[in-house]
Amino acid sequence: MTIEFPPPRPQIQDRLEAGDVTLGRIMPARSRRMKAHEVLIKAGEPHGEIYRLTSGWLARSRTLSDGRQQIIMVFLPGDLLGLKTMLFDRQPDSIQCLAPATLQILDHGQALELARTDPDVSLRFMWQLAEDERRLHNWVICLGRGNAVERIATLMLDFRGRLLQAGMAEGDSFNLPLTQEQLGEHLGLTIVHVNRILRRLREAGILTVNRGLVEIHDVDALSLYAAPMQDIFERESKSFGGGLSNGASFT
Amino acid sequence: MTIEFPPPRPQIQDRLEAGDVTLGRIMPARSRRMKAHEVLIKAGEPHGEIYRLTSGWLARSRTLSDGRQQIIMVFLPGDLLGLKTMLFDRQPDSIQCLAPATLQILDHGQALELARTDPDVSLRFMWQLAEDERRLHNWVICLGRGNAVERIATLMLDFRGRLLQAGMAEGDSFNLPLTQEQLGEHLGLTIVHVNRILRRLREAGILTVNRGLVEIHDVDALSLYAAPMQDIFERESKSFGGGLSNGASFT
DNA sequence: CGGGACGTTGACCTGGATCAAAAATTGTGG
DNA sequence: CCACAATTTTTGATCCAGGTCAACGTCCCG
Repeated sequence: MTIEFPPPRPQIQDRLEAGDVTLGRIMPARSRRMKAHEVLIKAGEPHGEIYRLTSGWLARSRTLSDGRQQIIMVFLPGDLLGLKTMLFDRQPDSIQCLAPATLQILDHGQALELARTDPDVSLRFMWQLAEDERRLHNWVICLGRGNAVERIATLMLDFRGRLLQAGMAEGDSFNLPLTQEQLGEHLGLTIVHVNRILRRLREAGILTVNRGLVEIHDVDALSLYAAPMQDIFERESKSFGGGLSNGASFT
Repeated sequence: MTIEFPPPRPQIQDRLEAGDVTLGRIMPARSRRMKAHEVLIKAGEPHGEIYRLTSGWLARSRTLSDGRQQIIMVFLPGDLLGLKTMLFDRQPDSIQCLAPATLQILDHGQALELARTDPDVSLRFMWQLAEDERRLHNWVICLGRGNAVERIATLMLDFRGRLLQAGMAEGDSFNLPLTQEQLGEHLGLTIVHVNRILRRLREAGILTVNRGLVEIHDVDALSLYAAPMQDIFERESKSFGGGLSNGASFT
């Protein structure tokens, strides 16, 4: 599992990896497997653990009083969950499994102790909080300003980037365990409209989605749609090369 | 300045206030005044300080490559800014002044030291990070699922709630230093449409906005519009009374 | 009193929603 | 392995919330 962080502080990268290695040594002591649709955390219910996702897909989502649903954030392997609730247990969102997942578990108490004694772990925790916030900022932009195509392009490239990181994608195709309805719930669009945009992208030879397999046939064209949503760092990192493991990185 | 946090851990409230008092004792040593339109942090530029907003309005916003703008979050007195960048300096958003503001400044170094030695301050920092995240979650929901009226109602009630907290609103009216264009940039709407919705609300006798003065004439009606966007805790706290200082609390 | 924000309004257009129904796929139990 | 049910995808027809374009009113400030 590699973790990436923008250039300005190169030494941080090593420490993050070190922190992650430590977690990877300790946390397997307790783990859990989940099947799709299972719920890890119910809205409103406290929990006293943090989780490290090692395989599969999870989503933080909220159900409105009138039934509307919004997927706020999607978690992929390598992500840590539940950090925020180390401090404040109640939280109004639920976390559910999108695709069969494995996660490792650590009590809040132990996690706090670990963070206190191991600065690399502590840094790893902080980084996750910052990364979550970065993703949320990006997503607010995307929902507030992007049209349907921009949103979908952005999301697909984000998934691609993160899955490449996690070693779960090769080249330009990856497995996407979200139904089009769930995509819509994340994108703020209707299932019908998601479907239509996907058709347009397919007909343009840019991207196909078939039985959960996403194949990006024209990364550049897709990136062009996503471009306006990219932040300045993504933009400049794009400009000076990037090659393989570049790609957007948010959700 | 009072800080509020949901019930489950009553003792936390006191510690947060204690942390805030400490900051309020130390931070005035360095401060800065800003006029509207001034920029505190330019997108992409690092800074080595955290800020405590004591009066006025600030906004975190991003300008897209094609000129579109999105206001990601609005800061009101009592908020701490720049915590995230204690760890990671570069950030793609800029922070600008919406209404004449006063803020206190503390070096990252001193802040970290303070956090290390004073657990209440540390808690206050963590709380701010969590609070920011909560607001972002709520805002994602609002943008992803809410229509124009719901968004505006939600935002107005949020402002009202936070301003009451900060002692900057009395009863049901407050000063709103955002132009309708800026409102649109935050709400993901056009200036024209913002204007029309405000007219509708005015004609319905629910809310008027005149020269920066927002007057909510019918809080209940407005709350009804905002209701679906409210999270479960806001919902239940609404149900058992609330009276004065209730109200939504996000942006 | 003139110019530049900002607010307001109308006419019109369109991206995406809604409604409805068929096709394709996936899952299930026998 | 098949038959059947449930879920998911796809498509068409139609509608409407919100965007676009354009003009005019209003306020503010030098």
